[in-house]
Amino acid sequence: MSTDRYPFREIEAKWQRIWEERQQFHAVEDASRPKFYCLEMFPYPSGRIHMGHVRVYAIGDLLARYKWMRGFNVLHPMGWDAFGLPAENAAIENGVHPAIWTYENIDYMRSQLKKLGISYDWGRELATCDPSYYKWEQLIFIKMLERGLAYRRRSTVNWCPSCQTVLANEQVEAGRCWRCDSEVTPREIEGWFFKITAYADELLAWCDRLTGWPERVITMQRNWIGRSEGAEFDLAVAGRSDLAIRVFTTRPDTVFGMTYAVLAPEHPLVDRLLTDDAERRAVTEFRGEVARESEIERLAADRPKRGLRLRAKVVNPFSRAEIPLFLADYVLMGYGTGAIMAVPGEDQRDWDFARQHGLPIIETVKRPDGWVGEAYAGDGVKINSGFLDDLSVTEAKRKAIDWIVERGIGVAKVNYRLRDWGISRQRYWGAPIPVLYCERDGMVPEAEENLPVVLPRDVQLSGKGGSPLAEVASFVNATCPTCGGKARRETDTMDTFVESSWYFLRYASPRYERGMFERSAAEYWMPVDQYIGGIEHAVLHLLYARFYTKVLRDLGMVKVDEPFTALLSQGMVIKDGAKMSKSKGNVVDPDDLIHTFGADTARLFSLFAAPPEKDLDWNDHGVEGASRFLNRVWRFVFTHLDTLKAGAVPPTPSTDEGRVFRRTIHETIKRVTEDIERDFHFNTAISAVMELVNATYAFESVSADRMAGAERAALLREAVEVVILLLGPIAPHVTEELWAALGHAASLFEQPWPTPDAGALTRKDVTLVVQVDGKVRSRLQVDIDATEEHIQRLALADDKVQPWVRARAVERVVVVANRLVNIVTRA
RNA sequence: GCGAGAGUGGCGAAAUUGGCAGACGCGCUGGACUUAGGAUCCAGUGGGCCCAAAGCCCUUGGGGGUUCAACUCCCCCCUCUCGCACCA
Repeated sequence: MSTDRYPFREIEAKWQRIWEERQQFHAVEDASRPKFYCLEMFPYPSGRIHMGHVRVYAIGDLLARYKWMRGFNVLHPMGWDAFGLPAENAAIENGVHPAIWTYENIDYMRSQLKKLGISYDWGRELATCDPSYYKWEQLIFIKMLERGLAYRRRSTVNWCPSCQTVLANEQVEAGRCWRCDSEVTPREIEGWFFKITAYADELLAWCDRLTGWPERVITMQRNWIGRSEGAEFDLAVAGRSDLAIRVFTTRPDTVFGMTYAVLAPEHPLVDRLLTDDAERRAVTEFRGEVARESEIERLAADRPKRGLRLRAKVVNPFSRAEIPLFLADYVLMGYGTGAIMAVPGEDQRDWDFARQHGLPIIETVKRPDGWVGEAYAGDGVKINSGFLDDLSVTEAKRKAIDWIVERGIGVAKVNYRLRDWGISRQRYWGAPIPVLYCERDGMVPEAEENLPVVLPRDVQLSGKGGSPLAEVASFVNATCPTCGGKARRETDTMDTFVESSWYFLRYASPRYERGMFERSAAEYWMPVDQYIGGIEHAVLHLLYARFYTKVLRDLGMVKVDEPFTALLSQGMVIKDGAKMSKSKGNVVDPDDLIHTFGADTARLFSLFAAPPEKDLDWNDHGVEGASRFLNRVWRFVFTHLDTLKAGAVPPTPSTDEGRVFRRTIHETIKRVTEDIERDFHFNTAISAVMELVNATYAFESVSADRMAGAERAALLREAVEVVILLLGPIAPHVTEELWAALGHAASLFEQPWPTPDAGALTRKDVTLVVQVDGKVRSRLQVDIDATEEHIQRLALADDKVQPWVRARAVERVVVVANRLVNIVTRA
């Protein structure tokens, strides 16, 4: 391990202290300057920060400091997503109250973030478990309740047996709990929902306009919302004028191919269709079999489909044919109407089922020539379809819907995969849902003046057996705000994703006491210009926050339609081919890293090792390399300090060497700026600075006796200052120190970002590559304004080119300005 | 199955969007300085032919194609990662 390192510990502590004393990153609304709201997803206070945090915050800080130097009024806040199950679990295990556990973790993690030297406005810090925060969430809940955007209903929900709580659909991954990985089971329960489906269309439509978002996140959201257009209509039950079965289809053009229909096993109409006890028993048994299939089993799409034929038949409204009716496990009660028309000719699932049960298959779309396969889902001409024959699929869909509507048996219909957001959690450490149940008035919201409904402190946490709040008599027994009589409080708490759906708004005025946020401040800062966080929130937090923002907009509270203009999804930090985790033993602790190498090195390596959206492969040797580079910059400044301090304003160099070096300096400015602005290519921005440092060392060693001392000193100074400025947002402590060492009194971050000097970038001549038949044979130095004919002549006459063209006929010569010449020959 | 993305040296990665493949860094090899160095500096480092150099040939998952020119565009195939998963 190296011993010769610059004194990063003193320097980092020193500048962190100075920034804090100067309140350098304190943000104030200022209409005269363009604003830039830079936000990294706030952390859950789990105990300690990990390398993934270091990576996100290094990215965010780079952008924030860069924008500062570009003259923006930057808001860069930090807070804590402080409610959640781990605090409660820790409490059960260790007997510490969740509040104490949470606040201790916050204190420790805050100190870690401060040691990283991130440019946060700590004056805006917030924690979502503070009643002064969740008070406003409760107020909005009541407003949502008034508008029917929050409602209570009994339904089958995802139950995590280990977390002992309900989960939203978005929080179930492949049938397992997103947090603890337990298998989720269905459970019929009463709970609260947010009506996110009311915004399905708008959430989807805006996907096209979120041009600053990564395509893959947009795609995931689109798929999650899952819009499908089609029709809904009734199937008459043969011989039963009192009953009809409503089905949904995206392919109304295929109704003539419907050879049977299917109900979900738990469909409410089933019981009314049964003819006798034998059939009733068969259905009960069938339902039992389906229920025993675990969620995981259900995920295997290729397993055989289970079905039970009922005695009742239905009528195909187009062909008037009586067709069989089934219960089958491949039809889900939760989507559409819980019943389908089956079209084996054009749907593979129906095809599979039809073959298993020996049902007829009618093709209603002409197959393309040479097509081999089973169900055909493609485009084509309609056949075997009565009045739809010879139409295209698209035309037939339209005509079929018209037909259905005219006869009053159905309507055109759009369905979404998106479900309403279940927000009830049967746990303690969350924001109380502000409603009461009164013996006289029923369910009533808490009065606004009684908010916040504070989470009681004294509670028994066992981790099982329902909501812990139900056991706290002083909480449960309350007064009805309407009649003043006895009422019982709701004991469910809100999903913690509710808090994170609006924290970015609270940062605009975090101490505001008269509302969720101060309108003028929110209008000034919103939307977030750059949001940065992990891909794991592609459809969780990011969808909820979009929804909540639209709700607040419709409540007249904010003006923006969308919360985040641009999104950067950074990759994971992995080591030895796997995500860092305690069980794998491949964890790098940020504390150790900062102690051994310093925050600047940790940040530099995080930004250099990979572009931000890719996974970052942690490499201890690579960290040493980053440290080595900062030392190299440090050493250059201090070994040449006298020369550098003597350097005056850079002149137009009088020598070629000087001109080339100065061009390198200014090209570096251009490259680094473009890399940051255009694509967040921080890794190549850093490599460009490394190249400039290498060039500076080289220039220093060769220029001493070849040029006037003053000119040399000026050029070296310009180079070093550019290196420091460009590196500032990446490694802020060491660069502040070097900047001061060069005699500057003001902070580096009050300097404007450098701009390339157009004069320094111009070149007199250029090196062209000369190819013969696409192979590089020579190089040519020509004047920048040389004519094409001149270049051709030079290229053909070139010594190294001659042997390749002598025996062959030159067919043509391609000249690409400033790049290359390609001589094309024929044998 | 559907959707998205990726495949380049020993490793992390670059390539101005069709124009010198492998910048920068790690690792490795050799040298310098040094009591010593795992510090620092200098040089080399895709593969092959060659004692060596000059030089030549090959090389971006595989196969075709378009083009003066392909990591980049088009078609087919293979592999991997991620997301959704019987959504009618």
